[in-house]
Amino acid sequence: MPTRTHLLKALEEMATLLELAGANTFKVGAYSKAVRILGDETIDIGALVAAGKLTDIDGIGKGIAEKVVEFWTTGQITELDELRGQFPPGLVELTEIPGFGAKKARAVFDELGIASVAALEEAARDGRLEKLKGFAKKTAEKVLEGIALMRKHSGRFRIDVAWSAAQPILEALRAHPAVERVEAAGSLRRWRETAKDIDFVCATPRPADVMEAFVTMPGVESVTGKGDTKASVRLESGMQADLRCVEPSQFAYALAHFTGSKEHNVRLRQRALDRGLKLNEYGLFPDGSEESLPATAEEDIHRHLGLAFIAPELREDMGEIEAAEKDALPTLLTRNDIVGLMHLHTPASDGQPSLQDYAEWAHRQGIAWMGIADHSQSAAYAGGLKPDVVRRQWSEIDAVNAEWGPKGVRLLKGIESDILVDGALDYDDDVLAGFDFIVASVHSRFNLSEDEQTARILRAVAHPRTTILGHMTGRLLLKRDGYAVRQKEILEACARAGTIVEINANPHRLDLDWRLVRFALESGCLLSIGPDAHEISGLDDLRYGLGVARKGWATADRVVNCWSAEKFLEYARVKK
DNA sequence: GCCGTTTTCGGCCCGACTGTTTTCAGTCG
Repeated sequence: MPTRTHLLKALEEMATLLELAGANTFKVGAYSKAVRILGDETIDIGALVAAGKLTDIDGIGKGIAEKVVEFWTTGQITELDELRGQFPPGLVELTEIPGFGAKKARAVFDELGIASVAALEEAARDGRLEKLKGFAKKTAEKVLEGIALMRKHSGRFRIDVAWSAAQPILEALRAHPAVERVEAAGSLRRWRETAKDIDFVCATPRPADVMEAFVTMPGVESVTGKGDTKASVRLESGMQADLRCVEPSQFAYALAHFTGSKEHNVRLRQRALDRGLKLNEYGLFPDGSEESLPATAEEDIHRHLGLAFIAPELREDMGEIEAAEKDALPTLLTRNDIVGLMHLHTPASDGQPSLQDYAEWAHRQGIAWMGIADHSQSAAYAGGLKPDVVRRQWSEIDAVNAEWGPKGVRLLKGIESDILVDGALDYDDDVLAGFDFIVASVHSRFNLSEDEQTARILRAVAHPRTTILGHMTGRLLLKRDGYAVRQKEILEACARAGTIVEINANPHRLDLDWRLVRFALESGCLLSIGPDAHEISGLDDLRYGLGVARKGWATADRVVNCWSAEKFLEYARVKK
């Protein structure tokens, strides 16, 4: 049974093999673009194949549609098999070495018969590589470095890891006397769930000074590139960081450019061309003019192009440009809209902070309500609460509320109930009835079939006492794929049942995926941002959940963290 | 390979840096 993942892999391999075969770069690009387009989980490939409507998707034409149909019905693509016949399988792997692309892979294959990373490594060591035309000693060294790097790191980092690396660099650059402005750009600023590298954009009249400071900063392991305005370093953490310096008057353009995404930029530049303008990282230039239209902020750039301001999180070429054109972008929720947090663990199960700790934190942060949700009784590994412990915790919450209520902080009595293998919740009805709210989550039996897992979760979200569906897929970013479930079907069921869908804000999870947040909203779901906190510091993960919500076009009215405690409690109560 | 109120052919976003070259190709973002 073909899956989306398998299809994308096949198309990606097509792109690489076509490149190796020397195909037109735009043809290669068309396949890469198709991979990106079809990676959108809200596109129902099976349905479009059945209806013969794949070409309705912008960017999918007759040629690629045929390949998709063939793969979906037979599990293979004839042309892909033919291409595979032309090159040994190891050649594709060579193109994954940083700095080593299809052209070089083809050259070493044609000239030296090399078709594996191991063989390439050997040739780089024994001097054969540097004898090739267009190659030399430096290239051989780069190859060895690239191979070592590829082996050491999978190449992507979680967003929290990336931000932790970026923060001290940002602070150091901000403190530099020659720096007027500096921001982290790229996937960090767009709040993607992972990042390949860290991009900084800096406004300075003295780029050489700033770049020198950048490449000699603590934590820099090696300098991989340094020109007049751009420097790249490898950090000890293994991440690459790039700094680009521009004139202060160019800063907004550079920031927009390096924030991306690449696909969003392509669309903006095309839009500029359509209007007789040329857009690059230095400015927006009327035909034949050397002088850019002025922009002190990105808002100005968007306005010059006839667009409403597009927040960085939305710049993925997923409809934001069309919406900005019609001034129909949503008013995204912000940190200031958030008055409540839920899905918090205490020492009663596997958390660190006490009820008192949570109340104090909320008071300090101006948060009005905190929803406690320890693990339920089946979660023995996490110290799940037996019914008598649940009742004791309720009394403790009453006591904390008596103290903190007058100061404007209220704790809610919740639970993170395991979804049992048959889809039932983890307590008898009389215990369930006593909770203010219930987060239902899967913590066991990840390997059920897609049908079984989906049915299990569908039953749980339909339960009248389930307030929130916790981390829908159980994925751990860069570590473990989510369990097999039909997410759209579950989201539609949540919308029907009025079950709120959690955006788990833990940066290891960020589950619901941002690409599905929009589908959830369009289906009519409400959302909650759950820090899933086990320590006080875990509450700061709110920022990542907020990023996911904003990336999914969420507005404050649809995210229950922005509701008063009374409104949230009433919603949970009526649902019962 | 995709696309089209100029177009069914001929375009397709743009620039920095590196390494190998005496003027440019490859890679990357």
